[in-house]
Parts: sequence; structure tokens; C-alpha cells
Amino acid sequence: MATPELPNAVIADALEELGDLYELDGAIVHRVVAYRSAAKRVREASVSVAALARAGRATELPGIGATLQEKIVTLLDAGTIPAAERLRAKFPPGLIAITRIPGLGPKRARLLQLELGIDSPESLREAALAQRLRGVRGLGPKFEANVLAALQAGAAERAAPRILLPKAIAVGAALIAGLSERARPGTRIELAGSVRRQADSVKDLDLIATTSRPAALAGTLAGLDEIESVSAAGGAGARGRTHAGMTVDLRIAKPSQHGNLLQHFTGSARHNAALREASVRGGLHVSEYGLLEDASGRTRTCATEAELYELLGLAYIEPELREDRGELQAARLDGGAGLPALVRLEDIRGDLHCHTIASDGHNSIEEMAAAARERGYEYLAFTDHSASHGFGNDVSPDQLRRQIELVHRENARIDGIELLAGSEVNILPDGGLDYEDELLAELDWVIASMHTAFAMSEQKMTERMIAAIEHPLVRAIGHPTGRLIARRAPYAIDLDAVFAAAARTGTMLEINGNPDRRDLSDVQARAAARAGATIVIDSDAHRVLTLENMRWGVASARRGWLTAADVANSRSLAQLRELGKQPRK
DNA sequence: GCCGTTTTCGGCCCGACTGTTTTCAGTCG
Repeated sequence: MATPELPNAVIADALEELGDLYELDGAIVHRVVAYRSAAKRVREASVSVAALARAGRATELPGIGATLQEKIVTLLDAGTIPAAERLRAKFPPGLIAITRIPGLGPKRARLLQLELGIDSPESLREAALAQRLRGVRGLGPKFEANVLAALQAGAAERAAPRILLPKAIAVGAALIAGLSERARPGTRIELAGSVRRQADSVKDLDLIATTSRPAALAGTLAGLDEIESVSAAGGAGARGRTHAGMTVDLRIAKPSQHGNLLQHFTGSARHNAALREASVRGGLHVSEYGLLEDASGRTRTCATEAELYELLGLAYIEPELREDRGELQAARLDGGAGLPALVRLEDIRGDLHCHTIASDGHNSIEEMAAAARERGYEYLAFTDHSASHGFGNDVSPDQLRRQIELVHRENARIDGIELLAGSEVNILPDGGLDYEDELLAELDWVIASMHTAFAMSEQKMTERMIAAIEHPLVRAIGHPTGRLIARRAPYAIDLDAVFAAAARTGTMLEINGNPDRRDLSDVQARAAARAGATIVIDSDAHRVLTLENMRWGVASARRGWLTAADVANSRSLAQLRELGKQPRK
């Protein structure tokens, strides 16, 4: 085949656009939701959806049926979907852009197009300035003013930015501290939403509180230093914006409803929708206020989430699993397959990827070793960059020999932790490594990663990666897809083939805990483990402080349904040495 | 458009808030 297949992200974009277009065209909401849901599944699929569709198997993905299977193949063959072509002629991109303005959805966009010929942010601005929007039935001066303010703020040009998880947690903690100071004793305030689910990045912050005096607490949000403005403050809570532009939702309920509220605002939206749909069939209606029973007409409240799930006939579901990826079926107390006992940070017994001042790290061997021991680790591998890393922080063969000596010397000196001399070796474009095998054989631990030449074809990249996986001295592959969250897409690579090769050779695959990476991702790590590959979770620390990044890697592993047994470094060093590929002696 | 422990057809969660209305549609999460 001459032309490469479309990446999942491109197929997902096409489905999302088609959903937007159908929405403007007045399609029923469920059809639109079906397109968006399918787009999400395609985007997060760990395998090539193009290849799946070619084989007629895209319907194996939940949310994709015969119609979309066919439309995806059409997109692959013709480069476009006829229905999208037809609708694009009716609804220009500018019309979709104005639906990004808060309070302006598809119905109003369509109305504005029909009544005033508006088809772009520019024509919308002109009409608003000329006070023509208020002439449309259902719209008034306030709507006009809100539209102008949103256009001024650039709402139509760009989607709201996503914040990486650590930053979101820090902002959330500051808000909770501020609210707690002003709250009555006994008030409980905590983070829910995608932060609690430990997602890679989040769009806004969801805070929940339980108190007997809701209105008083809601009123205090506006007074916090971090809050720029409060846009809504009803009886149930308040909504504000931070100075950095992040939306903050605070919702408040009675202590007896704590479980209901926490479950509702932890989400995800898709988990909740699926949960509620299934519950309705059993005559139960779930909301943030309680559980309405059709039979008795009573609403039952739950102080804890576990109670709520139990009333629904389900085992407790950890927040990280609540993404509608099969957890509801697995959790059924009557015949579900059961949920995994997720790996915990406390299960991690060592870190197998970190850097020192020998390459681009900021601390010495001694400092890193002491900090790792402080964390309770049993072992730590030093994996500075290899000979060709560039940026002035590569380690020549002679320098590596010296580093091995230093690590072994420190290992002899320090008690309570085993230090491994390792390297993060570059995988060269031809699949080779940038140290001689003879030198690699002197190391206790070798992790191999790609740091250059990302623009290769999928086939070449896959061959390159598999060559490294098959190298007898490579124990693990670092950050296997090269993605940087919200900054750089993964390189083109056939992960199915990578997972199979890793399983076959006993080469471990990393979940890199750097919060910019989290690579493998949750769904990829799950697919890798299912394919029989062993996962290693690393911090990739470049200083003492970032040894802490292990927690983000564990978060991804938990979101990927992994147990301690799936994770190599939940084992003792002796057990680890027995695991997977055996290094040469 | 998807999907099935009531269904291969007829369903497809639940509630808050806004701005415009005289009872509600649209939007959002």
C-alpha cells in the first residue's frame, strides 16, 4: 500500500466534525451523541482503527456499529465522507466556531444563520455591534452583551485549554484550604471530577462540600484570592473562574447525601450516563441528591459511594476506573467478572529510570540514592542518557564506565537500598543502540528509548522499535510512544506489534510517570498487559523532587486496570531479576 | 447511530442556571 493509513486522531476528528454538522442540521441528540462517543473511542483506541476497519472489525469497539464501520472505510478510501461534504456546504466552519461561545449552541447558531445570515465569528460580531441579535425571537440585549464579551476574550478562536493533573491538584488544594478557613467546623470539602479520576489533564475543577449551611459556604467562593469572578451562585453551590481562566464548580449538599454528591461529581459523564441507564431498567433513578425507587416512590440517600454502588447491585468502583470502559459490567454483583485490585503507590518497591548530573539531571548519585531510600524503595537504577543524546548531556563510553564505578562504589557504601548501574540508551534510526554490546553487558539495567528521528513512517518506526525490543541486553523500553500531553502527538507506530514483541521477548514496557508524558497511556498500558507484556512504572526523575512523579505513573496504571502483579517493580529486586528477559552474566 | 438479563425496534440519565419568557427552550456539566 502506497499511502499510509490515517491515524486514529484524524478519524476521530472526522467523526467529531460529522457529529457537529449533524447537530447543526437538527439531528436528534442521540445520533449526535453517538458520533461523539464513537470519536472518543477511536481517539483513545490502542490499536489502529484504520486497520481494524479495513478488516471489517471496527464494530468490535463499543459505540461503533455497522454504519460507522462503513463510513470509516469510505473515509480511508475516498479521503472524505460524502455526508460531511454535503453538510459542509450548508454549514461553514465559521458557524461551528461560534458554537464554542458559552451560551451559544447549535440551535441558536442555526437560528442566527437562518435569520441574520451569520456564518462566522466576524459576521456575528458585526451583528451584535449593530444590535441586530436582539431582534431574533428568544434573544435579547444580555445575550448580545455576553456574545461580544466572549468574542473579545477569543472564545470562538480556541478551545478552552486543558491543565495537567499536578497543576490542577495544586490549584484545587489552594481553593479547598481557602474555603475551609472560611467554613463552619465540620464542613467537608474535597476534589471530585477528572482530578479525582487522576486523568492526564483536566478542563475544570469540581469541588464538593457537605455542610448544614450551604448558602453561607457558597458565598465564600467569591472571596478567595485565586478566584477572579463568580458567574453563578444558586442554592446548590457556586461557579467561578480562577485568574488563569479555569472554571471552578462548587456543589454543596447535606452530609447524609455525601455519597450521592461525590459519586455524581466524580463522573465521568459517560460512566454516570451508563450507570443511570442501567439503573432505570431496574426501577432506580440516580441523581446527585439520592436514589429514587419507582416501587416505593422513596428517595434514598447514601453517606458513602460504596453504599450507593451496593444499592445498585455493584461492587465499589475506584474513581480511576469510572470511564465507561467495561467497569460497570465487571462490577455487577450478580455475575460480573469482578474488578481488579488496582496497583497502589505503596506497592512500588523501586524506581528503574532516573537521571543524575552525569547527563541532564540536577542531583548526584548520592543525593538521588538517599532520597530513594527515604521514599522506602528497595532499589534504584541510574539511567543517564547515552552517547548520542546531544544537547550537551550525552555520556561517552568512558564516562559511562566511570559512572558504573561510581554507582557500584556508592552501592557498597550505602545501606538499605540496592543501586543499579544502568543507562537510558538511545534507539538509533536503524534500530541499533549507541553503546557497544560489550559495554552494555557491564550494566545492571538497560532501558532503551527514542529521542530523535520521530518523523519516520509507521512501518519503519515499528521495525526500529522491535529491533530494540529484540536486543538481548535491553530490559525495558522507555516512554514507548513519545507523546507529550497537549504538546506533541505520539509518533506513528504499530503498538499491537510492539506489545506482541515485548510479550514474546520478555522486554518490559514503561509507564513513564513524568506528568507531561504518562507514556504508555492508561488504555495503552491496559492493552499491553492484556497482550502479555510486563509493565514497569518509572519516575524518569531528573532531580530528587521529581522521584515523586512515580505517583502519576501509578495513576495511569490504575486507570489502565493494572494490578501489582502486572507491574515489574512491585517485586523485590531478587524477583525482578528472575522476571522477563535474562541479562547476560 | 447504537444496542439488548423486558426490546433486532423503540428506546436511549438527571438536574442547574440563564435569559427570555408569562411557562420554557437552550445550554451546560
